[in-house]
Amino acid sequence: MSTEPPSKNDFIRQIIQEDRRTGKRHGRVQTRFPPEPNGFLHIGHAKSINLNFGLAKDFEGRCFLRFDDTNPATEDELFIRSIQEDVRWLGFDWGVDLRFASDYFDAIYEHAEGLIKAGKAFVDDLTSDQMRELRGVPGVPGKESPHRNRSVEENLDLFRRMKAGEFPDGSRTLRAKIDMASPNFNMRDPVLYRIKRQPHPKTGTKWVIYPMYDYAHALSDAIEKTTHSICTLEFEDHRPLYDWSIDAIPGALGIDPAERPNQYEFARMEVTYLLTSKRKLKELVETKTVAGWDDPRMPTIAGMRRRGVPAAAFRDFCDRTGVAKAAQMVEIELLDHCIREELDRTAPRVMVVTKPLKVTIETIAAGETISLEAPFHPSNPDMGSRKVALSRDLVIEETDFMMDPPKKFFRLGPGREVRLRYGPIIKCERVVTDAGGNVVELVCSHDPSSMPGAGGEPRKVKGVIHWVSREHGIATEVRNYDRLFAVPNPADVEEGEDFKKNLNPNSLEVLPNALAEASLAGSKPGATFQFERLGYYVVDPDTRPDKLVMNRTVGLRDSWAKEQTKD
RNA sequence: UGGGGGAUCGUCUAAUGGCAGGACGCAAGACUCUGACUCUUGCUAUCAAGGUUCGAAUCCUUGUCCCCCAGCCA
Repeated sequence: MSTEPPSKNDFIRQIIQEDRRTGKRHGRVQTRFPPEPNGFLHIGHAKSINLNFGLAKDFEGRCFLRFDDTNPATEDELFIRSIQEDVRWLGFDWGVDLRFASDYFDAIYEHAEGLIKAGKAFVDDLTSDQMRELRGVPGVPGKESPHRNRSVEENLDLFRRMKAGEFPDGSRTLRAKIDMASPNFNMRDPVLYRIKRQPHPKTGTKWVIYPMYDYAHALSDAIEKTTHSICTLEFEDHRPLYDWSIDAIPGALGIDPAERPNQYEFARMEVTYLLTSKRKLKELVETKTVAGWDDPRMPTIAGMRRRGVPAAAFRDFCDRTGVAKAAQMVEIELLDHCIREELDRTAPRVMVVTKPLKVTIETIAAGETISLEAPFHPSNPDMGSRKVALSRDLVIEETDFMMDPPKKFFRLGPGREVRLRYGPIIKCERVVTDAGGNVVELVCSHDPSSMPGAGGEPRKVKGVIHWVSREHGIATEVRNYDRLFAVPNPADVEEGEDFKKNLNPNSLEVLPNALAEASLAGSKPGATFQFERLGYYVVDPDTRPDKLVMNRTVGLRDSWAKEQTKD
């Protein structure tokens, strides 16, 4: 990378530095990435992954991948697999530290009994509606449940019978006994356990009661000996409950007060033109607006991977946007920049004509093939080179010819000259049109002395265009992807309006008749290239032996396009 | 109208009482067998008003605006 990455000194790192300076937890740093396995990971999760695993790396600690699988109603094995794949693909390794909150269900249950014995939790018979009623509203204290003062014995008996499956779903809960008058709703006797007869991906039918997030998450952190528990801003209000859960029974679960975790919150990252709402992404998939969770237009890790975004670009983007507490709405242009910067370094250059226009070089004999040497990268000779075949019969990009070009158009027009990339200068002698007046073929001559290595007088022409020999090229389908949404903030709609009205109708352009140079034959899905003068592309898994399928990751910057919009 | 957070170029971020800096973006130019890359130059900011101080983005006071919270979701 040409520029030095900014040295990271965000507020979380400052806290850790301070903890180490004071010898807190013997300087140990342990984090975790705690996804719920109920959907695909998206770019917002990438930020958290990059932070948590990055911290572990920078401070020589550990980072656990822990699934917070406390709600089997929405969770699925499919997501457990895809999430692991995505984290690994992003370049992070949890080593032996793969965990599930469900690994701790026994310990959490025991802890809950401990809470009851300490008089800090009770079994409630209220329905959720009744509970909401008593919870109160902002500025008004809630009211205590009529069951709040049951005896320890009765609570213990009821809780054990909840576990044994004696009561129907939703009929009873275990609640913490904290403070119904707290201005913080999370502290108004929050529910700790609910009854839910739902097979669990990991524990099957062993449990009919499941712990709630706040409780299970805090205990899981403490059990794993997490040091810095990092989450997003909306959990700031939950921190008192996090602390309460860990501290309610001193010494429980072997937790050393000097080693207990602390929660820190940072701002979520939103990106313009993208959505990170799980619900909305799911809707796009279910309404078949996109082809699936890994549609290249999706802001999911899987989608962007299929789009051809390199993992290194993702990490760079997360680093560059930083970690702070003010809401982030990052411009997608920065992501595009990170992608281009990475791909400029790493992607081999090739020539592909996406919208072919037939060109005949009448000064080359039919059947003659001229082999030209073309480096794979303009500034990195280590990437080597390949031969490209030039012949009489070519295609060029439709947009590289204009019948009546404006002054600043450097490409082909009647009587104009242009250089074929890595090849000779050609001149457009005649234009062939069909009955409808459409340009169907260009007849050109070439200047043999302008051939690379021909030793002729060096001639300069302003325009250089890419091309492919028709007989040597291979059939290719090009999928030009663009932004899925047409507006910077697609989630921002009037009450009652559908966010899908913000979709970009031109987010996918399929070009089935593209022609790629022969060197692309046999390319494997995931391989990235720069199509010269066009953009960065990746081989799609839909590729078949007789047809290459290429997805556009991002276009090259295009100052000609900008010039055109000036008028 | 309760509680919890947050406000620095258009966007993201730095500064930790001592020159408001960087990146993206945008503009102009140079270079170029990619109208790419690269390079040069330029553009624009401390929410407001008071106060403390030799000196304030930073400390204090009072406002303003924005975000989150009333799931048996996470």
